[in-house]
Amino acid sequence: MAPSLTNFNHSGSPLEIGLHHDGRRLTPQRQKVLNLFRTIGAGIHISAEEVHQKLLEANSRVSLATIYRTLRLLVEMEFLHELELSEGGHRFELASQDHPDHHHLVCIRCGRTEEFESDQVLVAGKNAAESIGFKLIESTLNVRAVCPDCQ
Amino acid sequence: MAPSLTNFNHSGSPLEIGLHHDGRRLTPQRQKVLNLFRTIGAGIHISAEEVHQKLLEANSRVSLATIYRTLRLLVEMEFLHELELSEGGHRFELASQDHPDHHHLVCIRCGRTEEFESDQVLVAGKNAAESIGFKLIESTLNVRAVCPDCQ
DNA sequence: GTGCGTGCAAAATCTTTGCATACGC
DNA sequence: GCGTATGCAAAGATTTTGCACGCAC
Repeated sequence: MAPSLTNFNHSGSPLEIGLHHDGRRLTPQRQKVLNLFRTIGAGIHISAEEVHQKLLEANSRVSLATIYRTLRLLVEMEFLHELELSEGGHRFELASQDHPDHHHLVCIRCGRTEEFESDQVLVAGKNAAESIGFKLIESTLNVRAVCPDCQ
Repeated sequence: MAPSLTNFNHSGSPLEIGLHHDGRRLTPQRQKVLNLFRTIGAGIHISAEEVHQKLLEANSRVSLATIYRTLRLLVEMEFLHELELSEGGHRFELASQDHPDHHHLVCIRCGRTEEFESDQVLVAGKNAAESIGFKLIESTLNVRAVCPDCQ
């Protein structure tokens, strides 16, 4: 019988192709981590520890060491973005095709975070990059602001 | 005899005023840390450990614990910005008045970093903030790109 | 003098790594 | 079967914290 896998990363997926290109392997753990990010959607950022917890909740036990290794791999392959919002540690989020350049608006008092997109920002970043010969990959604007509740 | 202090943070400085406003104190350690950032200039980002080293080189011994505490304080007071460039740990840079909104262009291969400014980005961030009732403080655009040497 | 800030050292976190085993290719 | 990836546990790095003393106000 044919396998009934429904995950996103099967045969011919960008993940598989990218891995094989470098002699690497498509493992269940790598699929699970990337699928988790795809399930929670673009623009949500979680830490390595949170990835571990969420996989456990989904009955997928992946060691924390493997999660760290996988996160580094996926960032290197540009499937994920690594970012930092002042407190705590590193966070990761899906580098979605639908969401190539999105931005963060963070309230400096309560930490509330909103996401937005802006072609204007995209263009400005691209212009700046090209003016000194850089080739744009992506950009993220972090706006520090005060939200209505905290004003 | 009159004191011949030449540091930036003496009597009536923004640092002193900000501290006193909250019942906090202007200490030599806090002055040294902020002066270090002012000496190296805006747009240069260094880690807590680097702050420690540079102060030692300048014959100013400040404990690492105090540096961590002071960095958090200065970020909270908005004298410094905290940022992250994928590898390693947190970095800090001066939040200069001359340089209210400046941006980073980082080569994802060699790590080379360039700075730039853009009114276009400023306006876009401001618009986005105001559209949901946030009051803009400042914004930083991080552009991931590939520099000419690495292409 | 009062009480915040510092230094020290220990603790708590967070992240990486060595090694034997498991498994994708 | 070969060689990469995993899991575990220990090591390493980074950041925070408790406490006694010192100093800014």
